[in-house]
Amino acid sequence: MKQDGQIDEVDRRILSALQADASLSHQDLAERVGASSASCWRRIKALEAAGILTRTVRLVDPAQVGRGVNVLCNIRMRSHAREARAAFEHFVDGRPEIVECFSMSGEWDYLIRIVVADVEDYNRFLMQTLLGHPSVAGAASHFALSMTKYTTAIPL
Amino acid sequence: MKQDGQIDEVDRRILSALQADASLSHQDLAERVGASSASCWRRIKALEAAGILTRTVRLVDPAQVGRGVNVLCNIRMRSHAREARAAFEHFVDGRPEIVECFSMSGEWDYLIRIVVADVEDYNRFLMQTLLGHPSVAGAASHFALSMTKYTTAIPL
DNA sequence: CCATATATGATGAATATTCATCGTTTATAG
DNA sequence: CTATAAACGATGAATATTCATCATATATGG
Repeated sequence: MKQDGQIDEVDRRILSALQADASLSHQDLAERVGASSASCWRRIKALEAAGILTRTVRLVDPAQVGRGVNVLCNIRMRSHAREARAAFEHFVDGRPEIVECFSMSGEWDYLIRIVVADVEDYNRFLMQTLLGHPSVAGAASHFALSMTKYTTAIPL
Repeated sequence: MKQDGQIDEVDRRILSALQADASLSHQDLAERVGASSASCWRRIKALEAAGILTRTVRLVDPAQVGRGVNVLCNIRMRSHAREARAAFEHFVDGRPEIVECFSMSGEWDYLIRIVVADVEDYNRFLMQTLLGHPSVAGAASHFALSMTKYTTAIPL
């Protein structure tokens, strides 16, 4: 990465490669992006320092650990006050089965994705956990029949 | 992991730790989960062989690379025939800006998440790319105002 | 065009990781 | 309770990674 903070073609290739497979050695990465391993290493450090390249994570197959069902749920809030929103977002943060949460434009206030074992498991979550939250006025749940694509890679 | 394929408490701790931070050394991991590094290593290999523990990926900050806007889009298909579905799913697979796709129950056929730079960028995607697909009968787009939670970690 | 700043590739030493081996402990079954 | 199978921790050698150093090459601005 150039010191002005702009990423160039080589940076882009490094980011793409590491988004796809972070277990690549610097040696292999270097060959793949057309630079020396020393240069790759320096660029990676710079991209980390700039906050562009963040965490390294290992993925787990949801179905194999009993979390094969995805539910997308639209939520309407009882109030739009700052405190109500903060309370809800804090609640979401603390619930590990909620893996994504978007604050939305339009008729619903939030869209969340929940990973559960089955319909019964979701029923429990909805009735006991989500609808029990004081900020939540209503929710519309939509079950995913299957997940046909899931990637953590941002296009570059 | 026991040879019968069940994961135990130590496996769960290993998976949780690696989902949060795959850059942990086996030494640190061993201390954290309360086992020897040799045992951790054997368990990781077994979890990989079983397909429970999958890829290692590096995450990139979307906003820093000009993909700070999330759009959730419901899609209705022109036909539900196998070929139409396969064609659409193949199309989704080839579009890097579509990062997630769920086949849905209910009134819409698919829900996709798209990462774009801005509204104009999305307009181009919608008009030229998505609505141009022969399988797509209609779409309802919803812009995320913000992403308040995003995790790749499946609860264990 | 030249002077300066910045990025590069090569090198190598210190450190960390991978993985096989071995003797010991723990779980399971008869 | 004992026999067997399985998982365990310790060890260490082969290999790979990390990161500093230095000389060279490439941009940038006056």
